[in-house]
Amino acid sequence: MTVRTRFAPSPTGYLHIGGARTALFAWAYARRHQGQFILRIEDTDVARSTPAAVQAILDGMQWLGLAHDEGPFYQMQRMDRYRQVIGEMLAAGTAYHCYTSKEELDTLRAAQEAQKEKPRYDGRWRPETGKTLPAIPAGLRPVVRFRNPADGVVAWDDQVKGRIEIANAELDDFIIARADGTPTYNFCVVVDDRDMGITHVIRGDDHVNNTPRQINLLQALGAPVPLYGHLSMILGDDGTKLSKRHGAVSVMQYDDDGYLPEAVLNYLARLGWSHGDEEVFSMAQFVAWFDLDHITSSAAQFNTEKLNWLNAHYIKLADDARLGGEIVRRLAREGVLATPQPDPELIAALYKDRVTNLNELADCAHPFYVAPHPPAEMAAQHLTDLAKAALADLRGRLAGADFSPEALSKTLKETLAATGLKMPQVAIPLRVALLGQPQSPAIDRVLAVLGRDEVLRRLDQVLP
RNA sequence: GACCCUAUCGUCUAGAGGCCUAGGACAAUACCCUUUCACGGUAUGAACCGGGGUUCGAAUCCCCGUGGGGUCGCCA
Repeated sequence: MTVRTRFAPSPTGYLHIGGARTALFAWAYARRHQGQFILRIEDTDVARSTPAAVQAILDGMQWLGLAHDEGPFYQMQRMDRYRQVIGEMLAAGTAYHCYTSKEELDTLRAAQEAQKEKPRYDGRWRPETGKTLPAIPAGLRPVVRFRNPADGVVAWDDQVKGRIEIANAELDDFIIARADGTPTYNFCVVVDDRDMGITHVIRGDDHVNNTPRQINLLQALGAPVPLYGHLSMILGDDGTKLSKRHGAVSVMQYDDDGYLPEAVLNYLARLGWSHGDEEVFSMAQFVAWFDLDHITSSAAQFNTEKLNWLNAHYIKLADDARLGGEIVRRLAREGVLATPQPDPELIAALYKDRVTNLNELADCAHPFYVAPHPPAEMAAQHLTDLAKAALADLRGRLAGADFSPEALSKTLKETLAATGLKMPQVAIPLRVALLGQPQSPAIDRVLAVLGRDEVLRRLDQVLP
């Protein structure tokens, strides 16, 4: 049997980090077993679904590199199929019309809550042998309810949580089609999972309570029941439920914030899943290792610091050309034009093992393209008369010097010898003069990347 | 409130009854490296929620309690 998994987001917002992990696991499971990964857009909530959200989900999946084998399928385009199945169920007696109005339902719910009971539909329109149904009210369009089994238990071996059993008595006859005829979530999922031949449903924890209903529905339809695996949720950095407050909840926000997709992927893979002590691995390795047995069943707290560490790691590994491109893109976003001179690739090489994210990398590159003005306080502290004298000496030597880092290093030492200063006494003022900051990578490499013309120009700015 | 899930360092986790004096990683701290700041290297501190069982033996199995989470829609 070929494994077929699916990711089925509803396009009511962006692809958030929890959804991304669900997608990653479902994708990896299919890949691991040479199966298919299907993307399905659950857009039956017409009021809240938007094309922009669909696009955001597609963009997020693409950025992460989670390619689907089939789809995307849109539930709104499958209405005829849903209506057909509803008709079949009505005919078979596994579903029935219910004329209870929303107002009546509200009253019922309120009464049950007052009694401290679990609110649920009381089955007043459920056909039963020997039972007389109420008179059909005029001018009211009925909803269609599923005739849930009255007793027994629904059980399944959850692939991550183990065996779960729910008494049918806990379940009520839920609505599968609204008064306007449109089908509801639990129904669409079941029809789709059946029609699409889904073998493993890997989804969020919040669907555990839907599972028994869906299993009952599947059985009423005479369809095979797939295997279910429910992933526990991801909590925010502060241990509370993930929400807008936490900043980067959208996957694409991580791109904006300077994260590499491979870092996010590696981080997400380790959030709730493990392979012994392995921490850093490629997606190929992840796919080869991935299994449902090693998924944690308790909620995990998101840890930005660990993500940052992974991001720094992957930036060190990334090639300079790619990083150079990121510098150009991010600088442009701030309205700064990265000219071909100095080559962004060289700047990337200079800073890649010092930064945590791509925005920092771009910040580092910034002063190479826009001559900085050191703040007065910094200038006063570092550009002393003594320092300026040394810089003047250096400027004289640099004018005719070879600009390879090796030669530059020698030139620097000549200035040291001539002025009797130590390296930091010259290098730090030089950094301030050139980059507007007292720290930088090895100064000879910085000089080499900036180039003679720019170095001389900037020195002249601070020298009298 | 009812139902369901869950509980190992601050965080992510390893752990399938003896391999556990509980391992790894992030973070923290210290030291080393250094042309500044980083990077890197080395080292250190840091946990089995509580109580009962089962067993020769429990982080691991069972029960109760407590904490955390999810769900109870004509949302998905």
